[in-house]
Amino acid sequence: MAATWLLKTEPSTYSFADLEAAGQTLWDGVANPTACIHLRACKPGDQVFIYHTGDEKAIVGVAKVSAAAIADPKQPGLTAKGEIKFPVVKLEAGAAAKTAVTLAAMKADARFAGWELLTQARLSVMPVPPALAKLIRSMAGL
DNA sequence: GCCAACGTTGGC
DNA sequence: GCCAACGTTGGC
Repeated sequence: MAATWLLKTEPSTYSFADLEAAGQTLWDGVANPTACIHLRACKPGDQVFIYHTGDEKAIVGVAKVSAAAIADPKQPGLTAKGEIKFPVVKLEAGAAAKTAVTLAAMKADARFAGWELLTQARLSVMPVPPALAKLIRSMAGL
């Protein structure tokens, strides 16, 4: 079964609109070890929510993983355990949310309680539990 | 290998 | 602009 992930991005650096314009992208720049663990687990066909940090603080659209993690060509290398040190995945643009799902809305909804997005500061890649993925899609009008 | 100092992220 | 959270670095 396809998993769902949430990827954070600072829209002034790379926004969902940039992804839509390009059609696809190599999602790079993830260095945080926990985030890298999640990124390595991404499989082709997995769904991805794109979350904008900064002023927006909202899930603004979806994308699909089109290729599993490979090493960042700009900084190749393996960890001591033989894993890709800085994984990057290829994404295909999906639909923009009809209604952005804001951080405030998710914080206000008890069903999101305990999710990493709300509890773990600075984590830029995280899994979305299936129930929340469904809920977010419905809130976003997707 | 500890841990204090420092840097970065990201919400407020 | 501030600061809490948390990762990283470097001296020992």
